[in-house]
Amino acid sequence: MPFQEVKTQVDFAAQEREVLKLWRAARAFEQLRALRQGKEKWSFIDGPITANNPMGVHHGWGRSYKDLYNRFWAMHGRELRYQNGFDCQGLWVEVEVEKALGFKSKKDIEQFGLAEFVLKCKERVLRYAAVQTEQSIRLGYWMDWNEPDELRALADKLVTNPQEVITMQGPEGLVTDTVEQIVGRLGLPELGGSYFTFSNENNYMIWTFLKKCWENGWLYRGADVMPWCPRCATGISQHEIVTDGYAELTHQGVTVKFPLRGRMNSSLLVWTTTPWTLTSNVAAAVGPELTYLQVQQGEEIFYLSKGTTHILQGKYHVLAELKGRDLEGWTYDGPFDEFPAEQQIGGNTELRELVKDVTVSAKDAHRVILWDEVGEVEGTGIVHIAPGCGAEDYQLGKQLGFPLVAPLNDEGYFVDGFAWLSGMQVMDVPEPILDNLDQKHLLYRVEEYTHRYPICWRCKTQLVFRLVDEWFIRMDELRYKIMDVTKQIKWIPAFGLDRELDWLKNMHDWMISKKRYYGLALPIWICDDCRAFEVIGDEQELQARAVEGWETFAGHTPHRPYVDAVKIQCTQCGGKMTRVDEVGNPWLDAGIVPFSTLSYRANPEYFRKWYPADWISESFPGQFRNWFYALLAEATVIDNSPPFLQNFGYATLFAEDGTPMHKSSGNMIEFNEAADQMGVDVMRWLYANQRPEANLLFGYGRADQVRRRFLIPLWNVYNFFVSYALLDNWTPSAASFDPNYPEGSMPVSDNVLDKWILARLNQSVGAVTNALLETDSLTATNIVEAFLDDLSNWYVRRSRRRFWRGQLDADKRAAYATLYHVLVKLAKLIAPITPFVTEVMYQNLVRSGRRGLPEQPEAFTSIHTTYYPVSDADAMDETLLAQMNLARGIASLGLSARGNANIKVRQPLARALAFVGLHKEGLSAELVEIVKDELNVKELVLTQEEGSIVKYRILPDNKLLGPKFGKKFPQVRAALNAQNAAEIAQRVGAGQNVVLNVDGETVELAPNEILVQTQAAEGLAVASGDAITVAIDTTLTPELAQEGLAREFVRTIQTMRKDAGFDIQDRITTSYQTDSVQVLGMLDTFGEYVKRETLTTELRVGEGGDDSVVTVTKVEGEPVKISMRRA
RNA sequence: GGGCCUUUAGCUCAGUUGGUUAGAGCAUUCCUCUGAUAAGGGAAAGGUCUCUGGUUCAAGUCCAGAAAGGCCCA
Repeated sequence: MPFQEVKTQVDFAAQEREVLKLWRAARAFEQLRALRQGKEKWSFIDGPITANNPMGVHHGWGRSYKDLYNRFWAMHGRELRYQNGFDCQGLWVEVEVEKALGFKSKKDIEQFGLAEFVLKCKERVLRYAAVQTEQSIRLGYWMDWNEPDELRALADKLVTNPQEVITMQGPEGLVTDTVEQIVGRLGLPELGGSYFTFSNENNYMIWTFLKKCWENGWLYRGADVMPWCPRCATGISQHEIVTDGYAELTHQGVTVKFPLRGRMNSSLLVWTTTPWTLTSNVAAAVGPELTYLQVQQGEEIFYLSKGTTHILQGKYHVLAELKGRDLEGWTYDGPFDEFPAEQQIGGNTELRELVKDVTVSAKDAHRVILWDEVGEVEGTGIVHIAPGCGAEDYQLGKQLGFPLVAPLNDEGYFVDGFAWLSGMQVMDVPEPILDNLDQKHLLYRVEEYTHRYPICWRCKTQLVFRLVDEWFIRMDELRYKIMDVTKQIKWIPAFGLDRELDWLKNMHDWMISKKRYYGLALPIWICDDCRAFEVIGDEQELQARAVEGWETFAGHTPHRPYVDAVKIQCTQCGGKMTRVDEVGNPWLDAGIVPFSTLSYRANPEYFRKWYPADWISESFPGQFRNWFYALLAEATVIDNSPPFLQNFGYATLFAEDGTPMHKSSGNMIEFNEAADQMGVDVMRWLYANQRPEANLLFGYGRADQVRRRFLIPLWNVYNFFVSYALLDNWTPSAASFDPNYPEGSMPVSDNVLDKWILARLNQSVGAVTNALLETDSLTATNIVEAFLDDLSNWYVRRSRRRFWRGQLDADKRAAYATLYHVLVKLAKLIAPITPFVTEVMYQNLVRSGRRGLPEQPEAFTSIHTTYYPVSDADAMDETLLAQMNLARGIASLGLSARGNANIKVRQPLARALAFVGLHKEGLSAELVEIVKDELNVKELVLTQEEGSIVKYRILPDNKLLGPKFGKKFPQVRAALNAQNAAEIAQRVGAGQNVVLNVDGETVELAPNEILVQTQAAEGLAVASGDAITVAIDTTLTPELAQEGLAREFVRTIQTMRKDAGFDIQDRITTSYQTDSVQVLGMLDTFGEYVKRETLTTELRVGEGGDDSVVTVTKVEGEPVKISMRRA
C-alpha cells in the first residue's frame, strides 16, 4: 500500500509532536542548511528575547512571523543564518535573582559576593534560555538551537565550578575552555547556537562602540535629578519609565505655610504631594502673569493664586489682588531651615563640583522666583522648588545658581545633615514630617490625593527623584545622523518611519549607565588623581594599558568584579585610573548584535556578506525607543549605515475579551497550554491571518474558528484523497521526478473541474507568493482560505462521483492526478505558515506515496527543503474562471429559488431557466451538466431572453461615463433612468447604441457603457443576483415524484449504513415491508438504482433477520420498514 | 500640548488605483444537503461605514477639522 491510511479525527497537537520527532531523527533542519549553503543570502537578525521567564503566547506571535518568513525565503533557495538571540544582562535578571535569594537591598548582594551573584544571574539566563528554546522548538521555529540540556548542564557547572575546563563540540570542531569562558563564547562562530548578549564579543563590541562615541566627543558624565528606585538603588531611564512605569496612587496633598520675612503673620501657601522634599527647599516659584490674592484668616495673612482659593479652610477675607511678578524677590523662612543641610554654603551634596560657584546656603537663598510653568490646576499657584529633588527644579536651580540640597542616599535613606531625619527611609517619613510641621504651626491642610505616580517597572517600588551623576551619549549631532539612516529603511507598516523619527526628534541624551552589578562593564576609566576619564575600546587595548590587576581579571569574562581590578595609567597626569562602578544600559546589549553576531571585529568579509539584515521584526509598542532605536544609534556611530533594510512591526496581543492578558485577570493563556490545547499550526494560522498593525485578540474561541475554517477542511480534503486513492491503489506518476517540485508538472485533463481547480490553484499560488514577498501574511492566508473553500466545497464536492466510480478509467485517473498535484502544491504553498500539518501531508503524499516507484531521484526528507511552488502560466484560463463563476452563481441562485418554492433539493425537477443577461462567456456543456446535477434538474436552459422571469434595471457604467461627461453626468444618468428598461436592455443586448436627449443635446451611449441588471419578477420560484436570474419549474409530474422518492429511499439506507458503522465498500442485503403504493411503484422502476447507490446485492420484501439494522419511516402516512445487514 | 494608530452588522474583522445594491466569519432564527464532514448549502434579520465640512460627475476610500479610544512623547 503506497499511502498510509489517514484518520478522520486527529489529535493535531499529538501529531505535531510526532512531526518534531521526525524532524529531529531525520536531521531535517540540518539538511536544509546543507542544501542552501553558499546560495544567495537572506539575512535575518533576531531581536533578543529576554531569557528571564518562560515565553508567552505574545512571543509566539512574533516568532511565528519570523519562522514563516525564514521558511518562505529558504524555500526560495536562500541561505539563512538561523541565529536566535537571548537578552541576558540587566536589572530584570538581577531583580529575579535577588527575589530567589531573598535579598532585600544592594547590601545583601555585596555581602553575598559580586562574583557569585553575577554567576547566579548568568545561571538564571541559561536556565530560561533552555526553557524558551524548548518552547520555540515546539512552535516549529527552525533555528540553530542549543541543546536545552547542554544549557542546563552549563548552568549547573557555572555555579559549582566555573573554572572547570570542559570540551564542547562546535560546528568546526572541539572547543576546550573553562566553563565561564565557554558560556562567554556561546553563539560565537566556534560554538554556534543562539547568541547571548552576555557573551564576550557582545560586551567588547559595545566597548568599541562607546570608544567611538567618546572619540567623537559624544560621551559625557552628567548630573541630573532623575527617577530613582530606592529598592533597586538605581536610576530609571527615560526608556524605562514611559510605558510600564506609572501607577494610580493615593498620597497626601500637603499645604504648608512659608512665613514671609519682614511681613508679620504673612505666609505663602505652598502645596506638595512629597513632603520629604520640603526638607530640601530652596525657593518658591510663582507664575508671573497669574493673579494672586492676599487673604486674611483670623490673625494670619496668606498668599495664593486666585484660581486655587477652594483649598482655603473656612472663611477668608480678600485684602488685595496682585500679579505674580509683584511677589518676585520676597524672602521667606523655609520649613526646615534648622537643618544643617539648609545652612551649608552651596547646599548638601556629594557632587561638590556642581555647586562650586554657589556662595549662599539654601536658607539664605529662599525667595520667590518667577516661572512660566506654574499653573493653577493643582496646588496653590505657588510651587516649592527643591533642586535636589526634582528634574525641573534642578534645571531651574542650575540657571539661577541655587544651592543643591540632595537629601537621599542610593537606597532612599536621609543622609547626614538632616538632624532627626538622618538615617530614616523616605517611605517612612511623611507622618513624622507632618507632625513636625504641625508642631511648628506650619501645616495648613492635608488631604488625600490620587495621581499617576512613577513606579519601578521591575519591582513596582515608588520612585523618588534624586540627584545623581550618570553617563550619557549626547544626541545633539547624532540625532540627525540617525534620522538620515532611519529614512533609508523600509518600514512595514509605513507609519513606523514617522514613529521612529518622532522618537528621535524628542530623544534626550541617552543615559547609558546604571549603578548596579550585573551587566555590561562600562569601559570608562577615571583617574584617581586628576579625575580625567578615558574609554577603552576592546580587550587588547585593556591588556596593553593595564598597569595593575590584569592577573586578577585574566580568564574571566568582562564582568564585575574581576574587570574592576584592572587599573590603567592616566595619559593626562600619569596617575592610576579605575573603572567607574556603573554597568551599562541593556539596550546597548541588544542594539549591538548586528555587529557582534556578524563578526564585525574578527571577520570583515563575513560581516559584509550578512550586514545589513534584509529584514527584522518585533512588536511595535516600545521598540521604537528600545531595540529599533538602539540598533539605529549604534549602527550610525559604528558604520553610519542602516543595520536593517526592512522593519516589519506588529501590535500587541490581548486576550479574547479585548483586555490585556494578565495572570491576575484570569485570562492568561500560557504558551505551553495553548500549544497543547490548540496545536501550534492553529496558533500560527491565527497569527498569520491578522492585520499586524492591529492588536491581536488571542483565545480558544478564535482558535476553534481557525480549526473549523481552515485546518479541518484541509484535513478532510487530504483524507478524502487518500481514502479513495487507497481503494483504487492509485499511485503518483513515476515520470521525471524533481525533489524540489514533488507536485510534478501540471497534470493534463479534459475535465472542466480539473482545469478549473488547476487554474484557481495557480492563480492562488501567484497571489500568495506576491503577498508574502510584501510581508503580508493576512492577504496570503485570506487567499488560501478562499482557495481551500473552492477546493473543498466545489471541486471535491462536484468531483465526488468521479472518485466513486467502479473502474480506474481515464477520467478517474485525471481526477486523482489533479487532486494529488493540488494537494502537494497547496501543502508547499502554506508550509511556511503551518509547517506541521503540511509536513504530515508531504510525508504521506510524497514520501510514502512514491515509495516503490521505479528509478527516480529520492524525495527530500522534509517538505521544508523543497522549493516554493511556482505559478504555472499554462494553467491560467480566465474564461474558464469566469464561466465557473457563472455556473456557481446559477447554482446558488437556483438553490435559492428552490428554497423560495420550498422544494427539497433531493426532489428532481424538470427544468431550470437561467437568464444570464450579458454574461457573454456562457457555459460549456460540461458546466451545464454540473449545474443540472447541483440543482437536480433534468434540463438547464440558458437564455438571453428575459421571458417573463425578470424585469430589467438599467444603470450607466459610472467608471466609463463619469469621466466622459463630468458635470453633465447626473443629467445623463437621469435621462437613461427615464427610458424604458426593457427596450434599452434589448438594444444593448443587440449591440446597438442608445440615443438620449439631454437638455436638448443628443447623446449617444455605446452598449458597453450601459449595465443591464435583472431582478426577479414577483410570484415565481426565481432568484436573481448580479445580472443573473434563475427560475425553477416547480411542476411535479408523477415520474419526478417517484424519482424523488427513490432518492429519499437511498438516503435513508445510506444513513442506516453510516449509523451502523459499515465500511464504504461493504455490500448489504436490504429488505422492506410496506403497503405504500408509491413506494412499491417506485421500487419497480428504481429498484436497480437503489441497489446500485446503496451497494445492495439483494433487495427483497420481508424481514431482515435478527442481525439487521431496522428503520421505520412514513411515506404519505404509510409506514415503511427497512431492514439492512451486511451481505 | 505634540506625534502616530484605530473607529465599517450584536461580536471579531476584510474592503484593491475613488465607481454601480459595502462584504466575510461567529452568534440568532428558519430551511436544507450529506459515506471527506468536530462539516457544507440556502434564506431571514442585522449598517446614518464615528461626526462635520471640503475636493469630485461620484467618497467607506482622498483632504481638512472635530469626537471617542489606544500607543508614544512633552
